[in-house]
Amino acid sequence: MVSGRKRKFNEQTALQAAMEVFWAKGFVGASLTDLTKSMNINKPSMYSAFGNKESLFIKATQHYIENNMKAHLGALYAANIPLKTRLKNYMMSIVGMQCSTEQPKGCYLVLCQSEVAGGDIPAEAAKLLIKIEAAPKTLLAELFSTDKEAISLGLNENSTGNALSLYTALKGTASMARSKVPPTELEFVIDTMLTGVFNTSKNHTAPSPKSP
Amino acid sequence: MVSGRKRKFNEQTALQAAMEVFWAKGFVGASLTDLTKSMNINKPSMYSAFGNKESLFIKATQHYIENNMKAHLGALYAANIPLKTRLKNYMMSIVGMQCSTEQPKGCYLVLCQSEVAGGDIPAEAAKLLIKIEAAPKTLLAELFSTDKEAISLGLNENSTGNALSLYTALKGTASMARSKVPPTELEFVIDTMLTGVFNTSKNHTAPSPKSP
DNA sequence: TCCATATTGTACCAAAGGGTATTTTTAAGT
DNA sequence: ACTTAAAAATACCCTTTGGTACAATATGGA
Repeated sequence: MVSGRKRKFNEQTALQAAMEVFWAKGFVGASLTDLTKSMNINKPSMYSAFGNKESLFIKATQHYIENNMKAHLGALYAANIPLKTRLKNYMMSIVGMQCSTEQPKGCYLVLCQSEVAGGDIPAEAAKLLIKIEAAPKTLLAELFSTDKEAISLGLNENSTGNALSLYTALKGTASMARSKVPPTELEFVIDTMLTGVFNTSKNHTAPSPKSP
Repeated sequence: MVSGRKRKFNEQTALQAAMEVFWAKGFVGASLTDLTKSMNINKPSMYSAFGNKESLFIKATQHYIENNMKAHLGALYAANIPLKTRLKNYMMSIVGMQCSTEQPKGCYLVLCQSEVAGGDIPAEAAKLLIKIEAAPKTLLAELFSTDKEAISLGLNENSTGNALSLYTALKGTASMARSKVPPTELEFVIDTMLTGVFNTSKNHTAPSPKSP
């Protein structure tokens, strides 16, 4: 270490602030003025610390994954809890975040993912967003195809379909949360989708009683 | 009529073009250059014909409602078709639009609605977007509470909840469609949600057999 | 203490943003 | 043919955008 002036801001705190701006306004909508004002630093500081708008966005997005997505996963693998309950806990944990008053409403990814199609998101950032999109889907699909209870219920027969259903529901609730629909109402939606998943698969799987 | 030069462009065609730009890029992301280029007119023409960016957006949004939303409604009220089928037809009609290759993927409203929370959408436009958001929900809720079959199935017991479930599913599919998930996969999601709605309500309604 | 170095703060840049003033066309009415 | 008026084209306005140069300010090491 060869000396130099000390940094006045905390990198993680600044990243958190940047994340919330992107969350609220999207990549395109978030201006450097918006960002640096929230981060409480000035432009040169931000450029020297994070590179540029795109790499700040990438770091903010990774920060989001680490601090806002991973926490929910525990619920999925809790021991001695029925699958349906685990899924419900997982989903409601996410819905809780979507509806939190501590942060922008909805899901960080919904707005930014939408922007990708518009073509105004730089290549690297777009690639990351697409990669992230896939993660929960494959995760849920894996759960459906490996979990003992899922298998015994036949939910593994269409694990990707079931995963997609749940993930789609979460995307929907994110959208609704942004429009200020309260979590109590969204809980009903989640319940309904879960009922659908568990019933559909039952029908689907049940070997049609060999009619004589 | 007091003469003057003839308009070279068709207002509806131009509006359609503008709509597609807003659809793809959102209100904030769509620049006047993007818009006028797609509309194939120049800025002064656009300003004299439509006012400004905001009122162009409002007109484009109304154009969207007229041309892209109303068409689906027919399926809901078709005679001699079971409720579940009507709902499925309605929803798949919308999913078809969301996945169409003729237009931007997803739903016009999902991106723009998301932008409202960011605070960069002018007041009038925001008000319209919020108003539009409510429409399909109340429409479905009304259907659930008045349709004969819905009543006999007990779906009227929680008509707003059921409406919200379906609407949320459609918001979700819009999001997924934007990420290029094909309609065949989304059909499964819709089926699952419908199964959920019809089963949840059944359980919900069935007066628990008076245990002695 | 003085130097090297890293971070701040201010001022600035070129490009793109939404929006207009002005001129040039084109058409209808007389 | 000539006027009138509406649309189109060009050029321009100011503000904001993402991004930097440069001077001012701290800090640790020698």
